[in-house]
This record gives sequence, C-alpha cells and structure tokens, in this order.
Amino acid sequence: MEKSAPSTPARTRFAPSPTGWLHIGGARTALFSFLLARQTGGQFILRIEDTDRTRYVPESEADIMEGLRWLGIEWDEGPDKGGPYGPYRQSERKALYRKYAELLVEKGHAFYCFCSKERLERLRRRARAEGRPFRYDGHCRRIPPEEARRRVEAGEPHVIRFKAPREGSITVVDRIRGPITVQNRDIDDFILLKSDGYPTYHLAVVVDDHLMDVTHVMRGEEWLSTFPLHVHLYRAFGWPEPEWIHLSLFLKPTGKGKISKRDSEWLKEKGYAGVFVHDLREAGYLPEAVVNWIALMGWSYDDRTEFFTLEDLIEKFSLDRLKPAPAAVNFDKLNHFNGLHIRALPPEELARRLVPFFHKAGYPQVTEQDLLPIVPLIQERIHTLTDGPELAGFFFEEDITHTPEAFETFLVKHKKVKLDLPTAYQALQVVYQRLEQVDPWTPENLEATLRALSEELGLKSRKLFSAVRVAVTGRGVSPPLFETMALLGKERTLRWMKKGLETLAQMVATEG
RNA sequence: GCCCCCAUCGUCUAAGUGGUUAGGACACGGGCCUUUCAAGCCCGCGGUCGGGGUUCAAGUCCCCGUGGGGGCACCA
Repeated sequence: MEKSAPSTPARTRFAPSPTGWLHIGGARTALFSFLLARQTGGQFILRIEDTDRTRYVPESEADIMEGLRWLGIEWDEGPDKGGPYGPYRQSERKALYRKYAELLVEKGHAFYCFCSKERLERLRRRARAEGRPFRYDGHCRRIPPEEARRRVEAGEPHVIRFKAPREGSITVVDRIRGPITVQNRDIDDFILLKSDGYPTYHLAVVVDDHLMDVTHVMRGEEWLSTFPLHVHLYRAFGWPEPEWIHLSLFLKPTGKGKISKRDSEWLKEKGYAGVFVHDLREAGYLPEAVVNWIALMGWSYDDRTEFFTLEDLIEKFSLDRLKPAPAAVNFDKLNHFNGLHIRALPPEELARRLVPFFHKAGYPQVTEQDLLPIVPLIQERIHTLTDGPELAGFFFEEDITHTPEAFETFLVKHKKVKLDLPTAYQALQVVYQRLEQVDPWTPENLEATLRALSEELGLKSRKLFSAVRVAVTGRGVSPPLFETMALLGKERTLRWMKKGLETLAQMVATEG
C-alpha cells in the first residue's frame, strides 16, 4: 500500500440538530467529515445539537443515526456509544455553556442583556423601516458590571450577548474559498446564552468543537456569514482555531434555491426520489450509489473517474478538490450510479438486498434462495431495487391475466415487431403443441425448439419470440424468454400460454 | 435593503503555479448489437455570463457590470 504525505489525524464531527430527518445535504457533510477522519486515522464524532427545545423532533435523532449507518458512515464517538469527550448531546452539556459564557463576560467580551423581546422587536421594525439590517443597539452594554450581576442574581430574565468589536475588520480563512474579510461593524452582538439557559448555536458549536479537540469544522455554506463571529469567539477565549471548511449548498434540481426539507413533497410528486436519506433507501437506492452520488457534488477526483466505493473515497478524498460553487442535484445521475452499483454487486448480495423489496411488493414468502436464479436475469435490467419485483414479481404468481392491450401494444404496434393478430394466433398454436413435447425443460431446449419453429413458420425470431413472450407472461417486457420459461416451469408456462391463446382467440374473433 | 459567497455544455464536473481542436459523466438525438427491456459499444448535439484591462498568450490574474446562492432570530 502506497502512502501519501503523512498527515496528522483529523478529529471531525457531524453535528446535526434533531429537528428533522437526515437529508442528502447533511449526509454529504457527514460523509466528507467521515472521509477525512478515516483517511488520516483520526476520529469522527457524532454530536447532537439539541439546544432548541421548541423545534425538537424526538424521532429525528434515530433517523439521523440510521441513515448514517445505512450509508456506511460510522462514528467513533457519539451519544449512543459514548467516548472520552462526552456527553455528545448538547442538552446534556447545558451547565458547561453558562460557565463559558460567563467566562467571556469576565474577560470583557460579553455582557448581560435584559432587553425584552418587545424592545428588540421594536428595534427590528425600525431597522426594517429605515432599510438597514437589524443590529443590537448596545443598550445593555452600558450597564455597569456590578449592577448587571446584581440583577442576574436577583433572578431577572436575561441573555448573554457577545460584545462584538465596533471598529476594524477581521479576516478569516475558509479552506475552500481562502481569506474572507468583513467589517466588524457588520457583526452583531449575537446572543450566546438564551434566557432559558441554553446556548445558541454560536456558543455551543465553538465551546464543543474546542472541548472535543475538533481539528476540522465542516459544515454547510449557510454558516459562512456567521463564520467571522465564530472566529471572534475563538479569539476571545484564546483558543486555537480549527480549519474551517464551508461546503457549498445543494440546489434544487431546477437550480433555483437551496434544496430543503420542504421540497420533499413536490419532488416526490414529480417522480424524484426525495431529499431524505430514508426516502432514497425506500425507493430502492443502494447506499453505495447514494454515497457515490453525493460525493461527486462539490468534489471531484480527476477528469474522468466517477465510480467510487466508500473505500475508494477514504483513500482518494482531498480537501484541495472541494469546489466553492453550489450544485444542483441531479436525480438522473443518481439513477445512473444506482445501476452501476447494482451491476457491481455479487449476485448473491443483490438477491439478499432484493428480498425486502419483494416482500413490500406483495410477495412476502420470497426468500434469498428463491431470488438466486432470477438475479442473473434482472441484474443488468434494473435501476433501483423496486424495479426487481416489477420486472420479476410474476415468477411468484400462480396465475396471471392477459390484457388485449398487451398483445396490441407489443405485437401489432411495436415498431420492431409489427405482427398481426391472426398470424400470431396461428403460430402460437403450433408453438404450444411443440412446447408440450419439450423435455427436458431447459433454456437450451426451449431456444432450439423456438428457433426451429421460427424457421419452419417463416416468422422472424423477433416476431415469434415476442408473440410467445406476451402469450406466456402477459407482458411485453420481461427477462430473457427462454430462461424465463425455464424458470416458470413447463406446467405454468403452458397453462399461462393457454390463457393467453384464449385472449388472443377472442381478439381475432371480434376483429373479424 | 444591507453583508458575504459563487460563476465552464441543460445538469455534475476536468483543464496543478496563464501556453494544443476546453476533456469526462448524466440527460438528449442517431446508430451497432439483439429476443422484448436493459446492459454494452460507436457517433452526434451542446459550454468558458457580459464588458474592460494585464500579457506574446486569459476559462485561468485584476476591475466593473450582470446573474445565481446564502445570511441578516433568545433556529440551527
């Protein structure tokens, strides 16, 4: 195994707030963080940022963990498995944040604020009316420390705000974009500790990333605008900064606006799989394909390689090849990758993964063993696991129905077939008789028999085989004919074909 | 409105520090193969947002526009 330049182990983290299901944007952030940690022999942490009680969705934490594990993104430390830097749920670290917020007050970098929501709302309205962005007016900055402390101890409701510098500028460095300079006057006196005693994201993320020895902070670009504030916080605490990596956002398939949880509904209505990881899983996408797909949005390896396994990515991922521009998600490409990964699966493995999809599709008795002989017939024909039962479910039917439309569409009208009903009927009657004689009932014998018949009847194999296909399976699209018939068995094949012939006979009769 | 980020085919992207006909993938169109559908193979369509500079040379560097995105909460 060749080695690249030795890099120090990175400690990274994925820090979702449990307010909703794991979506593809979060999955990519987690993936890249995970890749960096694995690649450098470091640790990947899962931390739950549940500091907003009002938006908390109890099931989302489990959904996030399930989604990550399904994708193969396993964490080394987290709320369910502990670790030396725990606890890993911010609600369980509550006391910590107050301590650090007060440390900042002592150092003169933060102050107690007693402003009411009403006053703040007034300020906000005025700012809006005057066409300027809302900034805290510094009202409580003027309260003498002793007085503030007294009021706090007396139990007066309050928050702790950061005392943002009013002059000068700060230059912060994003790994993808390089240096970014902003004027300090554009940075607000952000609230660090809310009146309910919980920290805001700004405080919690800084405190925890520092306490947990996080070396690389990867997050979405939506944090870019508060990034300078976070750097100010590190400096105020006197802590060394981690590397900052703001991943560009995912845009809707239309390229208009960032993709969000709210888009899930209409995307599904339009036939897209959806934005949540569990949606993709249910829709029959392989975790391998999802990983491959999201990895290639905002990152690339070279000018031609596109197929990657998780292992490949661990080896080849590089921060230097991250892109700052946002990417519109392309579900066609996901389908493509899914096909690729389905075909790359060992047949037994594909059979195993197909089982639940057959169960869900109404074939609850199907086992992996049952699927083993079928998989070779469908592996290169399906794009999602849900296509499996669609294409091969009939192997588990005792009986089927033939529709006149099937004969119409796939024999008469099909541009490659163009076979009229009377001819088809006549030929199929001969076929039926000849099939009764076939023994043993193998694909080879069936093919030999039907090819001979095609010659004998003066009917192109394409026409004859299509007629047989529709007569036997009731459908115009199926796995390869001879294998299909062999798998169906002689009894079912002949019985179904007889039914097909009856339907066809009626059609011929009424057509007159 | 203010602040910040971004800008190569319809979409995802390549073209390390400026130097061939701007390459690949998805999608789309056509063809080959063929037993339907796929898969595979071949061909085609299609792009450096606009304008100024710098330079012998600009997709690449600078400026201005334009367009897109994000943020402007006691949400993350």
